[in-house]
Amino acid sequence: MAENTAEPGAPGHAPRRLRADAQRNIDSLLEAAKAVFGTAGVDAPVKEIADRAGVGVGTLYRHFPQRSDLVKAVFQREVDACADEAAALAAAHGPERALEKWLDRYVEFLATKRGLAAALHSGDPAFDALPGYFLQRLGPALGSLLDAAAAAGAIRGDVGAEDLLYAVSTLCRPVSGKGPAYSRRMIALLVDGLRYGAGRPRSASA
Amino acid sequence: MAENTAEPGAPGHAPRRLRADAQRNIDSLLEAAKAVFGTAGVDAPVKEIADRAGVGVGTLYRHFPQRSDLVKAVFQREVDACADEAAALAAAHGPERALEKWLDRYVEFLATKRGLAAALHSGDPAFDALPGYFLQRLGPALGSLLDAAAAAGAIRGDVGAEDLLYAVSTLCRPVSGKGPAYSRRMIALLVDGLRYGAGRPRSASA
DNA sequence: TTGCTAACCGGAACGTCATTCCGTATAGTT
DNA sequence: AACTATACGGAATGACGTTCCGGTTAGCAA
Repeated sequence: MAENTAEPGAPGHAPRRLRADAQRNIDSLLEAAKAVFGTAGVDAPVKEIADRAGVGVGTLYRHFPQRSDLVKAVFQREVDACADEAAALAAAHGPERALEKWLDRYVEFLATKRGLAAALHSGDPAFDALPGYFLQRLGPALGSLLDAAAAAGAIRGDVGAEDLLYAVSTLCRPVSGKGPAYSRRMIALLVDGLRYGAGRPRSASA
Repeated sequence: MAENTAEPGAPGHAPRRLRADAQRNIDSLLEAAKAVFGTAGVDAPVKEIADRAGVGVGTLYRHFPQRSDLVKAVFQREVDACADEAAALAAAHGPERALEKWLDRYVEFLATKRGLAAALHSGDPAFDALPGYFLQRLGPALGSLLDAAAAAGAIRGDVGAEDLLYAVSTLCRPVSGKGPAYSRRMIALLVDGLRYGAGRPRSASA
């Protein structure tokens, strides 16, 4: 197995500084992969991704030795982007509006990764760590928004971030017949539910 | 598209009577496919299935023009087997014991199709009809067992078959860390819950 | 600026697999 | 026993994932 390959998705210290063109290609590949996965699903030909990124397949495989590495990297990158947006939204809007907007963003994220979801639950051990990453990254992001909104008295304080993440993702899974409009309606309902007990910071009433 | 091909899995009138060797091969293929899917997953090479069935790949493709046709057929055959067992168990045991045994059987079915589940939710339109088939076949099967047990006063009467099917399948989905023992414990709990209100045929109490 | 070299690049080459095609064999019938 | 619609097997085809290697270049030192 390749050990010294840059591990994208876990931003931090690189083993050795990456050459500029290599970094550029990695970025192109991730962007291309995101687009192709969204259009043609996670099973799209690797060649297509390489072509779209403007590199050869050799380059692709240098950076992502296995197909699953690319999938993982794209997933993590999108999780990161979604999580990071929480702070940005919190800075740009009031607590309630920020929460609303972030949930929209989260729904969009879920829609994008529709294809990925199947891969995640396919039992391939390569993806075992991803659900954990998902929660670890998105949980605190949503948690801080919830806390802020609760502190501002806009929503109740007794709903956990992970529960809400899970509930929304469940509601976004399209059942036969229901379209995305259904999902949006149900999620709006959920958010109104949050508002219902606004001001009561702790203790769930019966 | 092939129109006149025999459509396995929907037992009924055949367009024209199948030649005996053909029927034999179809059976061998389904049995082989079940075994291989269970061992190596739904993505196992088609050749492996053909070999195990003792036929050439040409024969396999004659009867199942697409890979997904084979997957569908195996799935439906297992659903049928599971559903049919309900009547047999009802005839051989008392209502309560029959229900218990059938739920065991259902759990076993769920375990077998672990690999299939991923395929089902992969978004491939070839599998769109399967969840419906699942409910349509298993719903009434479990429903009759529930009715009989409720009528005998062994369990409460206010739990729907589809709800129970769904709940059990959810509990069988292994979360990280929990083993199958966890599933069995939770399902036992569920069944005890059924017993709890035994004798009260209608109306859910608060 | 020039020269050097480790790191990187592209795409041909290889192996695996799903799917198709067609000459041969045979079940069922007359 | 002969006939023919039907079915069989496996070679051939084409698409992909993955590996390999000769040529290129970024980054650094003199």
